[in-house]
Amino acid sequence: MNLSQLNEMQRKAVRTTEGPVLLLAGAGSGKTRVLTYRIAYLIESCGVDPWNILAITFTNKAAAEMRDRVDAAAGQQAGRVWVSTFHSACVRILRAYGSRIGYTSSFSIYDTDDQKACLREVCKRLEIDTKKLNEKTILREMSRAKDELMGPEEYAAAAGSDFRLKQIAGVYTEYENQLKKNNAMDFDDLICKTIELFSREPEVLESYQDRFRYIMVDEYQDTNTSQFRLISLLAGRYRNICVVGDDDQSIYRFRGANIYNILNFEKAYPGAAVIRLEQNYRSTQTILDAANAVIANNTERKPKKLWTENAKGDKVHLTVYADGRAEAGGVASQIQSLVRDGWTYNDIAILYRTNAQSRALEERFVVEGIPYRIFGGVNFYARREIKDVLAYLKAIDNPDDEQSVRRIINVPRRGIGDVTLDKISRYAAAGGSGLTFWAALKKAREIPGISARTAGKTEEFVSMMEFLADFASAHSVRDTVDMVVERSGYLIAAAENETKEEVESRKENLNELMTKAAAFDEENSPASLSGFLQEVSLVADIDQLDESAPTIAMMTLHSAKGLEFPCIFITGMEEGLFPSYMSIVSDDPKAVEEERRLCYVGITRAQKELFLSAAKCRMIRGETQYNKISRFLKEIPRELLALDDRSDSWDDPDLYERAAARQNRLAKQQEREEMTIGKRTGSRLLKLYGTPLKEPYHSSSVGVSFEKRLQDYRETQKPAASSRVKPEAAWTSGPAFGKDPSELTAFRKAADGPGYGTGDRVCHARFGEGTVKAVEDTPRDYMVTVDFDEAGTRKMMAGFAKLRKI
DNA sequence: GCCGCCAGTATTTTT
DNA sequence: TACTGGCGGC
Repeated sequence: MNLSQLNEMQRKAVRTTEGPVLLLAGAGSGKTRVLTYRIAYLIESCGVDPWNILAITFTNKAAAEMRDRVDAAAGQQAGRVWVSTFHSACVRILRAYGSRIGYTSSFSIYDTDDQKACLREVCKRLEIDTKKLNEKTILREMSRAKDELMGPEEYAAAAGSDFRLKQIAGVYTEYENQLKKNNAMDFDDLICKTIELFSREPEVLESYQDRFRYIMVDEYQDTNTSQFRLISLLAGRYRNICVVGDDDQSIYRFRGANIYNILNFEKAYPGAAVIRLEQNYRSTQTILDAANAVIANNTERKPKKLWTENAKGDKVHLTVYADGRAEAGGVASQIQSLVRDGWTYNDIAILYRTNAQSRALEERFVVEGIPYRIFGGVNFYARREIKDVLAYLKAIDNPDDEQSVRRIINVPRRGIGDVTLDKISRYAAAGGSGLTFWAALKKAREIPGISARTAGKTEEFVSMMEFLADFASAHSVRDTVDMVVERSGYLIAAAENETKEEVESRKENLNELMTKAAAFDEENSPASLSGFLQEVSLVADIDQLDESAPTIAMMTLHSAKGLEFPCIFITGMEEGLFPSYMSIVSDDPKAVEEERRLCYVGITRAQKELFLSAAKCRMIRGETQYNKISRFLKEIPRELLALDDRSDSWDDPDLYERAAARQNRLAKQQEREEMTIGKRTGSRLLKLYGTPLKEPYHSSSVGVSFEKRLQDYRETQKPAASSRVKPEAAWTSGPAFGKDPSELTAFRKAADGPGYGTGDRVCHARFGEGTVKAVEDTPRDYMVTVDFDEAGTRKMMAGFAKLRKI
């Protein structure tokens, strides 16, 4: 096989196929390329059956990219290589063998919300006061325990006599029981239940060990203990395990990633080959120098130094703004000038520490007409209507899933409230592990304390669900989704209580879900509902990044890992924001190191141009904060930086410090005054640093009040009134609607029919022209069946469809 | 059982 | 600022 396109180290990595290999791949060093070549090399030059190769990534996106590249490099055979994320690999194994540890193949997967809901139930049952023992703490502890492969018994044993820990152990035990009863697993379970399966059923493990003779793991620095264990188990027989990672890019320790997996790989696998990829092909020399300079301040890392043969390139652009609003404006104008220079919008990405920072930028971009897309924030699958409909589907597919049944039993309102649900829940719990919530629900009439009237309602619900389950067993996933929406009356109820826009956006999202269902139907035959739900549960927003869209990309620094763009902006480089307040005040001095790695990840996303910015003050959570510039900026050698002329009074490099000192004196004085009159002083942050900048820079002086000057200043900065468009408007592109009830009248059912009848030709905004096949009279609206010329036959509510007779 | 108000709370989050 | 959950009134 021709490896001439690779450098020496890369070739070595490709050719070292046998035994354990640790590949330390710096940012932009072509690790995906190496992995792809390695797979192709194994197949072509070593005669390995692709069936025997497993490549594990963390994100679906990375898996898809790897899939494409392997397909391209290794030809027809490549399809048989198993390329997958940790979680979807486990789902696949558990679907096949989960019955051995007591799950059916249609087990539900619980996301954080489901987990929380379930936990709340458990706490209620155990009469645990969640004010004293906070839910988040419990979730964090349980997740940590699972990451470390501690079951409830081990956890209880380790708790010893500590009251809180013992309490948590009790909750953990009960939570596990509940999930088991629900035939459900949370994300952590997917990994540990697979391990449990392997240890309980050695022949299952052996069959996989035998299959996966060559295993590769990407982003190894982010694996946690259980993932490491899983991989070790799989590699147990052949020990051909190649892990690829960069300890400098470990940014998920807060979620349990265990950096020692990479730092101690050589101990776990004595004799492992260690290969370093240090040549960077991505960034300019200058950008790389900046990144190296920053990361050099960390102590806990494997020593390495990235180098490049790339051109020196432009200096790193640094701009310091007066406030967050000015920053948004400055970034916008920098983007416009990049576009004038010939870059396209999709060459550009903006990275920030917290999702909340996207707001200010967004508002500005709407005004300036800069097309943008935001990744992260609310995941598509986390949107309410999507979660609701998915809960219907889960409940249909796996009625034992109490969480999903509870979620939708009263959505839309069916007069089955919490009190009834609690009675059922208690009855089920009293009936032992054999009696699930669903089984109890079916017997509601026998439960003491539930009235005949209420029982009638639950029976109606049960029969609806049974109908839907029947329907699902005989129809495609797409049609099932359609039927669920219709039969549940979901949208009809939404239309009554919500604004036009809200309903429109819900409809749009549901259409999107149907598109995804249809795609799933096409790709899988037979397409099972369980399969669809399990796939959908493992999808994150960043997976949908569409590189071809002519928009700038906006995302958190975390989401940017693994991506690259010619032009990168990192905004909000201020102490307290980045590095975050939490990391600064943390008892763990290493917390800032994780932030620094995050900074390193951010900088190394850039290929050609890097723009860094800070604002002297910004609104955070409705409160204006004055922060110092980030220590990370100071770690970049001055000669690599070019101060942008948009900067707010930065003619002298030390000005900021001197100004800060002056402000500090003023602030302290003010603080003393305030203390004497007993007023609350500054935010916690200000106290922490003792250097509050109480006023904007060039406000010279005495006389006019700070507030007044700040206000004047804001007035001059304020863009046209139209900038105050709500961000959502950017998505829906249309005038914003208020909650004026008259706007809902459009949805009220017309008394004399929808204005068209069977056989009429009609036009729909999205689906085009079609012929009306049927008009059905339902209590709230007319249900119209239209055979569209292009889009096929669809059933819709007349009130929403807004069909025009032609 | 439902609805609305108020108070508390707020990093990052591949799955 | 913006969302969520808990609680009290109907």
